[in-house]
Amino acid sequence: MLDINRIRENTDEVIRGLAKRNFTADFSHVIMLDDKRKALTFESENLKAQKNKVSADIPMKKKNQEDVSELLAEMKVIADKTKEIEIELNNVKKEIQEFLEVLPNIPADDVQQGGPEENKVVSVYGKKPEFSFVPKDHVTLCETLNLIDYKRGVKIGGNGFWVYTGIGAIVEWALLNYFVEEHLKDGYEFLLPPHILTYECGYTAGQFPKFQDDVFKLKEEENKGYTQFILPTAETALVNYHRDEILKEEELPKKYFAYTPCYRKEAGSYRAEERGMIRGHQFNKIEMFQYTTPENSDAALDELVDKAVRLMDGLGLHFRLSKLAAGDCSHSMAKTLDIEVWIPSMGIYKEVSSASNAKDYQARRGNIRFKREQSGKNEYLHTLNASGLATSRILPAIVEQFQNEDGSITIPEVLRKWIGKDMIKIEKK
RNA sequence: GGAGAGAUGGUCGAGUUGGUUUAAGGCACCGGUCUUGAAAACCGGCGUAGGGGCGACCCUACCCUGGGUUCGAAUCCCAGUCUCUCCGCCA
Repeated sequence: MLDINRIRENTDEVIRGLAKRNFTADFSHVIMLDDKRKALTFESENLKAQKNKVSADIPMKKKNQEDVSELLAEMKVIADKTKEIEIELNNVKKEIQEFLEVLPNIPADDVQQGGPEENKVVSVYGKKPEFSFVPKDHVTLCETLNLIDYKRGVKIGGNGFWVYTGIGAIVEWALLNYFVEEHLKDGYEFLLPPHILTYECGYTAGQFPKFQDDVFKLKEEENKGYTQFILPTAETALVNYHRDEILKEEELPKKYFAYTPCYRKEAGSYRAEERGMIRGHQFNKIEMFQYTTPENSDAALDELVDKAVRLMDGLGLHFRLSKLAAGDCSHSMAKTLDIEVWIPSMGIYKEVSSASNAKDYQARRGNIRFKREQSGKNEYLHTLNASGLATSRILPAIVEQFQNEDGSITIPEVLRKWIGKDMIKIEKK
């Protein structure tokens, strides 16, 4: 949510910012509405003040046996007039709200204008694997090594689902263990949140009302407009953890991480080359999250990116770090960096982590503040999130990048203590 | 799922036969006096949001949420949410 006062006072700056994500906005109408809101508020409050004054006189006059019928009539007129103005005022407020709540965040100053084609690779890690044989794709490898059962996944869950089997499940779980261990080392608090969330959670995160169709809605009761949904990312749960709270400045930054599967409709985004585990309706992810003061959020984003990079580096994979252009950042985010892993069979890099600074955008929607010690004032804090990491694309990357000529897979060193072996080989039957 | 009780400012808690309570009071917290220092005592301050005024200030709203009755609602009515106790069911 953008601040109406920021829009009023720095209109051109806001317009220029949104233009970077190819979003054109005309604020003249909403500013006019806000003027109207102020005028109506003033009028309504004056009437209420008058009402309160007369209302205090009535019991006194009654006590003195005076006639109050004239006052009652006067009050009736004031009450009717107030009601009229209140209705108009509520309509104006609603219209302002509806306009503001669908505006995207303003990109940070150092974020490039344009769409995905303007994304910039910041750095590249590891060496692109070269094979002296014809490498297989992860679908083939996972099937021959019995890591994943695609057929039965579709049978029991429908299109877009798979089943981790045997050693495949163990590797997937080892990745999660590795990430959990690293986050604990860095002093992040581990949370396991509900997977079913209320509408308010989606609103605060910025998914609702505009992007409702991306999630699986669970319950939609008639005439209530109230929906529970299955979370598309743990971020949605974590940003709501402190919703409607005022934190102490000294307890910031708050650093959390959570493990949840992520459930997404991915309606219409299926592409033929994305078979296997590149895009499903459910994938595992560990999410990092921070609540910080505004002045510390840039540094916090650097920290999150660095953590994600270190996790990838620890696995020994070839990947790159990209800075997204304004138009490719999601709705709620001011700045985003993606970590993309090399998938040899596809010849492209696919996102395994997205690290973003939402600044005060989500905090405004969720009314999340902190008390500034020096001034005693409440201010909106900044929220940041980063995957750390999404495992379901890492497993295919490991399988493809670390495959050997005989069809076996070399297991990354850091995972071996959970898997109990250093190679995955074809089982003789 | 059934029955009952409840929800008031950071916390505890009064007010709930509608109007002289402008939400009392205690605690916590902050500042001051006193003290070598501390404690105690005393004095003062102490919520959030919106609006008006150059300003000292002033006004409005908020007693779980949303409606309603009334000239007037923390208080009455309706709907909902949540919490607690008991019963049932159940990892």
